[in-house]
Order: sequence, then C-alpha cells, then structure tokens
Amino acid sequence: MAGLFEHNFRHVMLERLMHYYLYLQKHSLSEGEWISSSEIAGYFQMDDTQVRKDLAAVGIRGRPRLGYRRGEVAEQIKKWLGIGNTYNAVIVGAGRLGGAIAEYKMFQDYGLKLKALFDNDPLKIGKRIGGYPIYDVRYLRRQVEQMQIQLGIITCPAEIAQQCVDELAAGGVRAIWNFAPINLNVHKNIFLRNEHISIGLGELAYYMKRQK
Amino acid sequence: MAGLFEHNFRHVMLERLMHYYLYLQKHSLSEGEWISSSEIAGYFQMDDTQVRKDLAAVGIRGRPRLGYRRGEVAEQIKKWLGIGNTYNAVIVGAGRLGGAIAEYKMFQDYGLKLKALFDNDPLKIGKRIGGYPIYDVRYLRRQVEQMQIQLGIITCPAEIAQQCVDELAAGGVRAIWNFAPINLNVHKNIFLRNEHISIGLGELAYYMKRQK
DNA sequence: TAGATTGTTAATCGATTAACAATC
DNA sequence: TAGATTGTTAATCGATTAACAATC
Repeated sequence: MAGLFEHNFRHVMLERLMHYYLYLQKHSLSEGEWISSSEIAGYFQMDDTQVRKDLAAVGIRGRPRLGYRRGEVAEQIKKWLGIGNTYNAVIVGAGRLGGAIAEYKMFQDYGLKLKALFDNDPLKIGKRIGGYPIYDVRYLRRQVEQMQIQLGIITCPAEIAQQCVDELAAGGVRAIWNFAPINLNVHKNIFLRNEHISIGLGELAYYMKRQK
Repeated sequence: MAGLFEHNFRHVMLERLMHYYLYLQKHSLSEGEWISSSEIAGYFQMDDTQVRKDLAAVGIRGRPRLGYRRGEVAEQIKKWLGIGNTYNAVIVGAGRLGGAIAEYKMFQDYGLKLKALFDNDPLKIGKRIGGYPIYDVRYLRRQVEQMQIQLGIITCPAEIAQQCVDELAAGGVRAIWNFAPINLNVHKNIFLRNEHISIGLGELAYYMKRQK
C-alpha cells in the first residue's frame, strides 16, 4: 500500500517524535534534569518500550537508573527532524483559511519562513495579512522562482487547486501542504501532505451515530 | 497503545471508506453502473483485496465478473458511516480559522448543522459570519444546553482552549473537534479528534531536510 | 462456455509488546 | 549493594498481501 494511505512506520514515528518534542517543550524547565521512558509513555498512554525504541532510532542514549536528559532528547529530536532548518513558503489563497495560517505564530519555530500570499481577487492583491504581502496569482510561478520558494501551501478553492499546484511545481517547490478538499496530483519527487477536513467529518459522523 | 496515537484498524478503515466515498461522489455519474475493486484500488495505489475486505465489512456484496454497483457502494458507506444523520455544532473562536470553518459548504452534506460561533471580543459578539451568529463565550455552556449542541469545534487560542472544552462538556457535547495546537483533556465518553497542524510542520521539516 | 471478478482462507510481513540481561 | 531503568532480543499480535475456489 502506498499513496494516500501512508500509515507506514516512518510517518507514524515522525508523529510520535513530534509529540514527544512538544511535550518536552511544554514540561521541560519546571521538572528535573532526567526523564524516563515510562514517564513519557504514561503521558501518552503508550508502551514505554516504544518510546525507548523511538529515541534509540534518533540516536539518543539514556542512562540506566536515571533515564534520559530532557534537554538532550528535545535537542536531538529537533535536529533529527530538521526543525532548525529554514525554508521559504507561500500561501496560495488569501481567504480566511490562508489568513489563519499566515497568522500562526508557530511557523518561525519550525523553520518555515512565509514570504507571501497569492490570490486572484483584485481587492486583496496589494494588501497585507499578518504583515505578509498578497500578490496576484497570475505571477505565482515567476515569484516562486524568484523568491526561491520550497513549500506551497494550498488554501484556495478546490476547483483551482490543481492548476495552482502545477504552477508551484513549475516554479520549483519541493513540497505541497494541501488544505483544499481535493486529491492533488504531483510529480513523485514533490512531497505532498494533505489536511483533509472531510475525513474528519466522516469520522465525526461515525462516532456521532454510535454514541447513544 | 491508545490515546493520542490511534492508528488502529477502525480509524484507518474509516479513513479509507471516506476516500472511497469521496471518489465515488466525484467519479460516479459519468461512468458505468459497475465498478471493480481493482479500479478503486488503482486510483489509490493500494491492494484490491483491501478494498474488497473494506466493502465486505460494511455489508456490500459485489458480483463476480461485474464488480460492485457504484450507487450501492456510495449509499451503503454513507449509511454505515452515518453521514445522513444530522447533529448540532458550535465553533468556539470566531477568528480567521473559525470563520473559515464556518464557511465550509461541505458541512451540510455530512449532517453537521452549525448553530453559532462564540468569542470573547465585544467587537465580534452580535455580528455574523457566514450567516451564523456570534455569541458571547461567557454564555457558552448555557447556550450549548439550550441549543442541544452535540459537537464543539475549537478554534480559539490554545491558552483558553481547555476551559472552553470544559464548558462544552458541562453543556453536554458528545464530541470535540480540536484545531488548537494543544492536547486537551476530556472525559473518556467524549470523542476527541485533533487536527494538529504542528505535526504537519514537523513532517514537512523532516522531508525538507532530506530532499536534496 | 470461457473469462473476469468476487469472497475468503492462508501466508507473509511488520509493528507492538513482553521479557530480561546489562548497567549505573 | 540493591534497585531502577535502559537497551535489545524474542514472542506476539494484527494488518496486509497472496492464492485460489466460487460464481456469474
């Protein structure tokens, strides 16, 4: 199995590592220097062997009797995930969703440097959201090339999403982060991550039905 | 393993079923009456046995030589997921993200009936977004009770998310759909679905680093 | 009929968990 | 030292895939 349903080892492990990282960020300074695998596992209601395996995979060594150094764990995960590295991004679609994403403060922490938004609405073009300029989507490809954009974030209507993605790809992006409710086709050397809200709706419908 | 990392059978299967459903919705009328498991599998680059198992689990029977009836597959998945059923929802946080969600047209199709948004900003309270009223978050619990809300959608800042969730729970919601970047605690008979954007950021960072 | 596709059992594969020696 | 926790191997579990008889 491949393609859309990548619940593979790598994907799931990255997710776990991110959660450990966020956990340590939040509960780091107040507590002591050491943290055990069972403490992390307890927080997430998971098996402690799993935590040790994940940490070992990232190259973190613990000490029997004590556990792992909090700072080292956070630092090493950060390094391994590449969270320190920066890359340029643009948002295609300056609607509410695009604006919401543009305002996310977390981006800087994860190396994402937003450069601009794009839209086809003359009323929006030339204005700013969260300090970032809104450009005409007609010049998307050229601007992507010039600004050396590596990531394109899709928040435009589904109907025009594919053609925007094609422009982004032609402009040289290496990854697409898709928030439009549509399956996009990209060349296989471009990384595509979908945030399909309708999948969430399906799951919610299912649980709503079950709950008495 | 439980809790946050539910990549269990049910969860993954629901996701697959939703994708089949969306696929059929989109490619249904133009094509013929019958569709084979290998056709669906081909589209998603997955194994055809998997498709047959999923459809069998939902109670759909195919016919050798022909395949499955398109309409029957869509109808049965819809029924099994409970997509026809309606339930009431509110959005807590009338910012850009809350507004973006309020404007999603798809909601009606999935039975989600949005009743209102809530905020603590006096400038927003009393106004409307996408036709839905914005109420004072101070009356969240009471309104949730009165309007018989079953789902609370969290789009407020992470700092106040937990207390909003507690109010929603006290008001009687049965599920929380969380878009705030924080781990929420809910009683275990309330269904919680997270859309953690920071997990996506971590994965993007990882792939950005790897790609040459 | 011949052939294509389902439905289902069996085999494989890989992830999760258990067990336990090593170690500080 | 005694005891707690890591690191790792082995066992289990379950999901995915292969095989193939049933069937229209």
